Amino acid sequence: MKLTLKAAPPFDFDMSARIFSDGDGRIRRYEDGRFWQVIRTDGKLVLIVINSLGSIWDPKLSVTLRSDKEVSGREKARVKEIVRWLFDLNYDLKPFYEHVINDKVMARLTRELRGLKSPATVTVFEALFDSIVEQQISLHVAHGLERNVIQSFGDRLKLGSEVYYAYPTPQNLVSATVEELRKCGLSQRKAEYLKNVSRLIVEGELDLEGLKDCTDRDAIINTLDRIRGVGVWTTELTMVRGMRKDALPADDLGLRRVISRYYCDDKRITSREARVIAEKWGIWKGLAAFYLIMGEIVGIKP
DNA sequence: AGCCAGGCTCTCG
DNA sequence: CGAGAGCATGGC
Repeated sequence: MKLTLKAAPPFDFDMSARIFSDGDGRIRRYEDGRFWQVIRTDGKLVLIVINSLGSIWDPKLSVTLRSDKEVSGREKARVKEIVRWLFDLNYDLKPFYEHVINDKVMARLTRELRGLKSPATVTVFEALFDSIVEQQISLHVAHGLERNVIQSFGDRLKLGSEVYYAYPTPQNLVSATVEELRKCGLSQRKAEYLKNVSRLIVEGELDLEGLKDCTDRDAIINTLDRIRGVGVWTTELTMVRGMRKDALPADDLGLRRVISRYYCDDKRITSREARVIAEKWGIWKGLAAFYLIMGEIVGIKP
């Protein structure tokens, strides 16, 4: 089954999906102009394969749906909604571009990366899961651990001889034991954090997904910060990646490095200095940070 | 070998 | 309170 989606221009799908170039093909990956991932619709697993049809100024996406069962019209509508959310198809980048016009670095990055939108996770839980696993250790190691957990506890979709994995849900992790999570390479602490937050959600004490629609920023921060294992860094990362709430994860080593690379001649900066620099990005701090990260990846020299 | 890597909690003084 | 130990794995 196939469907077509329009996006608000400018939008460069290939640039936006490029961040998933190093992803695991059984979980989520971008390669040769195609992005794919398994998503859930009413408990059913559907593999979506997306590629660009139009141009940056007339952007269209082709989405192919594959499942082991029949996909209903309602589920098809749900898939559309999810893809719109994943790549922020309705979002208009132009106000951001106009805002940073006097910031020489950002003006150049927005020109060279025109149409880049920041992908989000399908659920807030996925962003929180990733962020907790990524605490302290290198991304390389963290991604390996994430893969272990996803393949151990995420639901699998078999299509012919191919197998794909969806991110684990809170329900999936509640039924996992700490011991099993540790076998995936997680520390005792992180295994407890993940189980604990999953339990809170399943028991209805924490409405993580509901925070997406919450307009009270302080309420979001307070809710997240109260969770065991979640500090400022994890809160900000979860807000940016899982909810599209603007935040600057200024404690992040990698982000500080890339800010310094483009703004401070590569000398080490503190998180306070990072926040001062980000002030001029207004309500687009998280998006600007993503432009810096992508600028480095595609090799734009400072 | 030992230190560090997109942090956080817990325990001391 | 503030400082410091401890934690998982893999690369250098």
